[in-house]
Amino acid sequence: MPKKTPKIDELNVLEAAADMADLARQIAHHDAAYHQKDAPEISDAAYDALRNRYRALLVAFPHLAPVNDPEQRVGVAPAAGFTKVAHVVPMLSLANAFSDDDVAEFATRIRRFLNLPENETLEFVAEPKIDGLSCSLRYEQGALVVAATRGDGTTGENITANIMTMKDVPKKLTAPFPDSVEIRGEIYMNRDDFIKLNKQREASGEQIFANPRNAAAGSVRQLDSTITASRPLKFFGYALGERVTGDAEQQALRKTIAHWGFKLNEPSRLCKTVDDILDYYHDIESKRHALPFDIDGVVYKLNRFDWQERLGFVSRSPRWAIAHKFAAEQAETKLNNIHIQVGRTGALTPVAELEPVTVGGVVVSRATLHNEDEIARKDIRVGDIVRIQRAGDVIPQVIGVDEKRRAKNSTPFVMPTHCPECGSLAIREEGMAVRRCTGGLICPAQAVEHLRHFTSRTAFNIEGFGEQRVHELWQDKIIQSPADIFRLKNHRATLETREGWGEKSVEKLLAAIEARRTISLDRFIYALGIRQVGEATAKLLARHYHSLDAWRDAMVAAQDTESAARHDLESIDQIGALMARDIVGFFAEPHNIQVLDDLASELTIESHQKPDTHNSPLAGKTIVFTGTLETMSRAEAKAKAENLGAKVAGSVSAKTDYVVVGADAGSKADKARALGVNVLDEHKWAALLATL
DNA sequence: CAGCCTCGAGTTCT
DNA sequence: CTCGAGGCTG
Repeated sequence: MPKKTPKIDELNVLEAAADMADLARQIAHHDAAYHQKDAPEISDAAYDALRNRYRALLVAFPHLAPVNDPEQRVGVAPAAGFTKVAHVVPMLSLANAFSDDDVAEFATRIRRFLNLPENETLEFVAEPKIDGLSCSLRYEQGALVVAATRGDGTTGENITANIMTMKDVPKKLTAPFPDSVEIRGEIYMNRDDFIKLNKQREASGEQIFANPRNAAAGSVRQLDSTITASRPLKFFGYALGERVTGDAEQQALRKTIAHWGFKLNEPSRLCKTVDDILDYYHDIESKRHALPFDIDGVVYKLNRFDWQERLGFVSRSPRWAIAHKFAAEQAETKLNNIHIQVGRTGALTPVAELEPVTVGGVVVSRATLHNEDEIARKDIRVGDIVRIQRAGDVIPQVIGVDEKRRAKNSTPFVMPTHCPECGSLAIREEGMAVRRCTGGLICPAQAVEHLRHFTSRTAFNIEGFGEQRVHELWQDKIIQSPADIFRLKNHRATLETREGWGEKSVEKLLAAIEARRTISLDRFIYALGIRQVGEATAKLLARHYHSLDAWRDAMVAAQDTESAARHDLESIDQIGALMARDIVGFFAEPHNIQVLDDLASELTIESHQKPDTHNSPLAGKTIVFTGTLETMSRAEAKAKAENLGAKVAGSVSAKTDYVVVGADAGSKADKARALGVNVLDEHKWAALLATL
């Protein structure tokens, strides 16, 4: 709670952002106390004061509205679905180790990175890795205010109402506790409870859950929290969202978390050597089935926090922790056939058709074989008995073949040289792993997959346009090119008479199509399905060219390899010569330009919004990033800064306004300090962005 | 030029 | 989730 309230016009941007985020959190907390628990903690007048100050700040700094903007929230409990929660610090995943060697290497890497002498002991806290779902719990003044799922790591779902029903989750922490703390942990279900639950469901004719993990996940995502309350969910805490305690070690933090009122994941052990670690691993592995819950491995975390901080993160996972996985459950089955699938780009993908077999609680009947090299490497033949597992316990994978049980007359698999769908030649380019059909849109598979990509969730997101319908309409020549989708309303009468299509479903489909007649430029570019242009690249192009016309003109001009337009395209960060070739190549085909113009005549394509830099704190400023950023990639940081109207430069000079310093920053940070340039650490930078 | 990181494109099953 | 490929960094 703010001790004193500074005048709004005296606040700088960072202070205002922090103030607003804080107020939003407090308001959310009191909303919950009032509406959900019928136990208001402050007077109405005090509550109104919070809201008034928040509104005043919002007027002064509209661009700083936090994600959980109370002014945007209608009521407390969402009517349908869950609201989103942005994680202040992303919830990352762990790197995996599959062998003893991987673990030894993990320890060596840490030693090398920290430059430790041989005789220095590395302590690790080892814990079982329970197969559940991770969850973040935010406590303000010791009271639980928000619970969120991991989601994609950056944004999760608000499941507070459901979590409030769980016995293992304290609603109040046992003092002493920090003003604000985020505890992260795992929600799971014991095996016995899972079996009992399934028996009940079976008796009442409900669908049974495949495994405890699914049962826990399904229970947490209930819209009616009385259902969640009836499920035997458990929770243990294992980490904090950010460091707020004085604990210097993981082991001590475990004690603190337990003191606050949480259960811990046990059995754990403090290990001092790699041999200790492996000993623990093998011990747990042998006890695995005696534990009350399912685990898929164990986790090792470096004990000392100061070393954790120095190590930081690579990509999306910490360098100071690793998950040592148990061997995935495997099964043997017969490979009945190898089917060739043709994708949207013409890629021929061999897929194994398997005699159905249960692996890890799921019946598997197909598995990708990736490409012909992969098949040759493993010498996989039709009729073989193959061993399969589910990679990361999800995607089925053929590990190998039992050659002793192979039929004498079996022959190696030969990849077809022609497309199985259209008969066109299928070519493997020099140095490439995939073979592609050259039929283009003549190939029915490519044509249909192309349209499917166009309507997919991440492109035009037209609901009710699945593979079946797209294929049907394409085959009957009602839809041949993407623009035909938007002329489908002219076929209403014909559609309604089709088998399997009622008046209602046609109505729904047409409405879904109309809802997408207006689309953002980046989605539009992505939907075109240009080779190598995915969501990220489409965004880059939209941001660079702003409007469809500007982009179209530039690409037409870029047909000449030496043109300025071509150089302009290649000057975009992340776009090199090869990608430029594919993008410009798309426009070399008159048919593609026709399709594009035809679409443009049916649609409203929103130009890329030049960021409203009018109010932005970073407008016209020059920013330099240095060191390893942990919460976002460099490209992401750059994009965000540019969206706020900033210029991102590569080196520090007197003209630089801000330097954002990540881990292991070198000379740039020193130079910035020497020049007296504003230096922001990553935390401040992220806190600012989190509120925008 | 190697080693990285990120992106795209493919995939399974509920 | 995994693989391969393209682009950037040092």
